[in-house]
Amino acid sequence: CLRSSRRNAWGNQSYADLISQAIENSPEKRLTLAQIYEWMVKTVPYFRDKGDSNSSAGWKNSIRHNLSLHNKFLRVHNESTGKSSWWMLNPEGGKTGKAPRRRAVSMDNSSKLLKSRMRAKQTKKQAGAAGGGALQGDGNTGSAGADSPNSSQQFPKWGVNSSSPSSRGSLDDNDMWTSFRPRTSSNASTLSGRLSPIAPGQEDDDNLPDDSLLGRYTASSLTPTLTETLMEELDLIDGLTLMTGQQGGASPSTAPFSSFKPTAFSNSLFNPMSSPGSHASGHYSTHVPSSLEALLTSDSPPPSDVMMTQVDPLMPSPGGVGLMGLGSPVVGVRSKPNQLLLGKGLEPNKVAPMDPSQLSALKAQHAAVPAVGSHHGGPVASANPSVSLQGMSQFGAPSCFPTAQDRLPTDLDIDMFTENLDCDVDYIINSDLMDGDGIDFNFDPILPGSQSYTGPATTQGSTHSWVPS
DNA sequence: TCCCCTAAACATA
DNA sequence: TATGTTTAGGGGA
Repeated sequence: CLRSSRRNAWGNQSYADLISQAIENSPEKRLTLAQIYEWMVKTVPYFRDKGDSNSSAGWKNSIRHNLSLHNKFLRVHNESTGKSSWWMLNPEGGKTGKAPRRRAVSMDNSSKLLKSRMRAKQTKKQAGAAGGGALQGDGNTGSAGADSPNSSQQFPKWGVNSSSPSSRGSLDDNDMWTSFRPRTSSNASTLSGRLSPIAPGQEDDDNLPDDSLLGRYTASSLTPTLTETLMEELDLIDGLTLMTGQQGGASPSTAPFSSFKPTAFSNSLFNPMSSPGSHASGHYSTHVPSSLEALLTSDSPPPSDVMMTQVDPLMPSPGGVGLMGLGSPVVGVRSKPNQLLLGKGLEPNKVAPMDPSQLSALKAQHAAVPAVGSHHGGPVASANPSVSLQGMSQFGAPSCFPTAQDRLPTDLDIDMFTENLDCDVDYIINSDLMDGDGIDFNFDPILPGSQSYTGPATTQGSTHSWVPS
């Protein structure tokens, strides 16, 4: 529309559009602030001669402002680099700067809520003291921003493209997605040393990035489902060290994470390992969106889901841990449990494999139950939250609780899990979990209601069941 | 009224 | 100092 007349000195694109474009154009779909500046200077004629500190203060300030302001931008902690965070596009589509960034709800309310929250957080921070905002991002930076992963690729939805003259209108749809801002999550990275979706060191590696992204997105997609409440809760639960540990096993880098905050989400999201479809396809770009939406529309997995995603189906022990971790947060378990889990999770191999017969039985049942969430076959399926559930079930089922078997979800490759997880669970439950407050969650693999599990199969079932809400 | 730009105060690392 | 987050004010549609 306005194309003919420029809204801004550099054209009709808003800062948000330019930033989106910069990120999209980056190989990894993520850039640091400095890289964004650089892109601007190199790419946008107007800024070409404004790279110097003197003349750049204003527009750089605007860039930062836009990054923080818009949900469409996710901040991912970039520890590895030791520098500033990675900024990515929110797959979920945050909108471009619209006011209503987050919730579709009435703007007024939503905005107010947001602000109120923000303030609340701040207050806490301040109150807490100088130390810093505990609530927000990891303690680190606060804002959680990043939480989510983002890969730009998906945006097709939101049209992040700068091309659109004004991004304004469109995108609103995504409200759901954006509902929670990654912000908090930004620290997700905290998980491992490397938060960035892409391993810092590896940035070059194409592999991780993409997959990770996918995983993230996926996760993110899931997260949206979380109610704000959950989100908030999560935020509150700073201390949790979720566990991401899971991955740790998988990827060395990720393994330990000392602090993780609300970011838990982000972490999971970003975590390469988590990618659901993991690699199944070179690009998730297409997949993700659809799948995510589908997921969302159909059910939204609770935060737990996200957590779930972290678990790598392939990774036996980690998965178990991951599950535990998930449960804890939701439940309210504090960090402690998680940690414990982590430690214990490490020894997967010990577990005795399930009997073939049992497995077959499980599968049969599984088959009977419609798989909700899982689209893909084996591993991938496991990747889903559902997996986690399964994992849970597995835990219980196998050696510990024979009956549990019946309830196990089908999708998963139970085989994998069962083999690895059996004992651990038991062990964990008995020893560790008991410690946790939240342990209450229904962890019981054996829920009486046979169906309880069915759903599970998909993530949600499980999540819901134990997610406290 | 909404969206965006700009400026600036603050906070944090 | 760089990076982030918020808030506030102004202009255009």
